[in-house]
Amino acid sequence: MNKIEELKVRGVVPTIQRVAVWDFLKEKRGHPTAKEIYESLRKRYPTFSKATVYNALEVLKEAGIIQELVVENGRAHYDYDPKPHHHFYCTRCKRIYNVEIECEVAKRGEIEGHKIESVQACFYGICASCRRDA
Amino acid sequence: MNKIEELKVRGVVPTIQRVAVWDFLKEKRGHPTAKEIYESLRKRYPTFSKATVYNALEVLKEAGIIQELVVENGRAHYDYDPKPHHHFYCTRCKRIYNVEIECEVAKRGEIEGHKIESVQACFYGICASCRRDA
DNA sequence: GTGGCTGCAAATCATTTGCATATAC
DNA sequence: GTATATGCAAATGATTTGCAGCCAC
Repeated sequence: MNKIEELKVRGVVPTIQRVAVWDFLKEKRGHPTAKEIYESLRKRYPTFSKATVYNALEVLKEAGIIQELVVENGRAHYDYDPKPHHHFYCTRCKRIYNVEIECEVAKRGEIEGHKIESVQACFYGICASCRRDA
Repeated sequence: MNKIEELKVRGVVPTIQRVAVWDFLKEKRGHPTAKEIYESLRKRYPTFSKATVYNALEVLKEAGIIQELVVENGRAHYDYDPKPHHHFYCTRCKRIYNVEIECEVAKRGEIEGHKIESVQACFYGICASCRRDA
């Protein structure tokens, strides 16, 4: 199933812009912000608007196709992979990495009486690449 | 040691405003945003300014007296307790709870070659109180 | 045709900044 | 007395909104 079909199946009208945003996240798996997505796509498609980027991100997120990350205050980052997983944010180079760990607590589905629907953990520090450069 | 002394010891000039922000976080341990702090303090002290709230939060955070939380995109929340711990964010009532769990990965100090300096995990779902009301 | 999208500009919200005045010690 | 902080207003940055025109079915 290609992207167009996949969007239709999930109830998302597959406009060129939405596919472009999704493709961009796939190509560039660096967890970009809306601004970065906008600026890159704007180069390729000069009429691409900021509002459309936000609209596409919102729609794709609501359809469970991508996810929004909460890793730094002030701006949202987006992730091509909608499955729950965790992240490492390098405070030096600002890059965000996926990390492969399991959260045992989340699997239980409950904590201190609260029903858990999702988790996001973010580790902060200096990434392997910056440690080598230091 | 009272708050004034404690701030001095930590190298923070203990202005009325900074003590008031710290006291407010202590009283109202609901992890408020800068706006909530500003609006409450403004009622008590009509000349309290927004910039001063941000300044106080920044200074207290840098001194390791409070911590800033990253739990939802768009606004920062503040926590009276500066020690690392995790949170539960209720998507219905928007309240934030502390949760008492340990992160084994963070204790190792490293993940996939990246050096960990801190972690913030946030669970999202429906809190115990909202579940009872439902 | 018509409803749903896009693109643009203006609006809104959180946070930051510049600067004159006030305060801490 | 001097360095530092406050208060106000204006600036900045991210995101949202309103709306006319466009497109797909």
